[in-house]
Amino acid sequence: MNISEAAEQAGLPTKTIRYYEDIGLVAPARRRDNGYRDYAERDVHMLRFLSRARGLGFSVADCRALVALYADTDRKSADVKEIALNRVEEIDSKIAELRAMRATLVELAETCHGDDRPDCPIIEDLANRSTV
Amino acid sequence: MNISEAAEQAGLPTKTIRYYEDIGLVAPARRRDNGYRDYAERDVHMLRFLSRARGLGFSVADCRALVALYADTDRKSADVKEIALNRVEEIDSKIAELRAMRATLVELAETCHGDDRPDCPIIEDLANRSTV
DNA sequence: CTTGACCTTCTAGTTGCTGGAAGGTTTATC
DNA sequence: GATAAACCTTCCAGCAACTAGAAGGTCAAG
Repeated sequence: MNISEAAEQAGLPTKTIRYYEDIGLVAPARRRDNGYRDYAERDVHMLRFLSRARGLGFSVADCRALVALYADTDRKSADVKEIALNRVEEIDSKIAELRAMRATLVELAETCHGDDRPDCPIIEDLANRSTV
Repeated sequence: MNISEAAEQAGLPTKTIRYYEDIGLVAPARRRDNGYRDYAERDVHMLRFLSRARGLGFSVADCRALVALYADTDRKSADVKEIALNRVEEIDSKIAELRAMRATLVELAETCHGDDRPDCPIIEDLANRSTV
C-alpha cells in the first residue's frame, strides 16, 4: 500500500513516517518500480507500535529501545518494565512541576481584580518576588 | 556591570540573556567603550522578571505581552489576569494528558513480571492495543 | 489530455535555548 | 613587561520531534 494509506492505518502523518525512516527508527520501506514506498501489514503494525509508544510520551530514543526489545524474542521483560517505570518517574516530576506552577498562578490570579485598573499582583509578583 | 554578574543576579545564563536581546525580548544593553554589555539595576530587574515568568512556564510570546503590560502603567489588570488564566488552562490540559499516560503505564507495568522471561504485557499492548 | 491527487526529495522553520569556535580585553601573577 | 586565566564579543551548529512548503515526477478519472 502507499504511504498515505499506511499513515491512515497507523495513525501517523506521512511526513512523520518518512521522518522515522530518515532517522532510522524504522527500516527503509520497500520501493515500487516508480519509486513509491510500499507498505505491508507488518510495516503498518510497526508504525502503530511507534504511534502508541510516542502517544505514551516515550522519547524517540526510548522507542528505539522498545523496538529492539519488541524484535528480540529473547528479551527480558524486566528491561521493558524498566523503561516504562522510568517514564512514569519522568511523568511524575513533570506533573509535580506543573502543579507547583499552577498553584502559584492560581494564587496570584485570585488576588488580581481583573478589571480596568492597572494595579496587578501578578505583575508585581513577577517584578519583585524573592528568588524562587 | 558585566553580563556575567547580571546573569548571576537575574538567575539566567549569559547565553540566554544574549539570546533574549537577540530576539528582542529585552532592549539591547548599553555598551561600554570596549564593546562589553553594561547592565544597570533596572536591566537586571527586567531580566529577573523574565526569569520568573519563564519559570512559571509562560512562553516567550506570553513574556513579550507581560513585559509590555509591565511597562504600561495604563494597563488593565484584566489583561494580565487573562494571560495567567490561559496559562492555568494550558497547565491543566497538560496535567490531564500526563495523568492519562501515567495511568496506562502503571497499569501495564503492574501486570508485567519484570523478570528474565520475554513475555511482556507492555510490549504486547504497544503491539496490539486498539486505537487510542 | 488535462486535472487533481498522489508520490518523491530537499530545505527551512518551529521553541527556547545551549555548545563551541575564533578572536578581542582585562586582570592577576611572576 | 610577559603571560596566563578569565572575561567578553560574534557567529554558526545542534538539540527534540516534527511540520511546512517548494519543485517536480506519477497515476487514475473523465
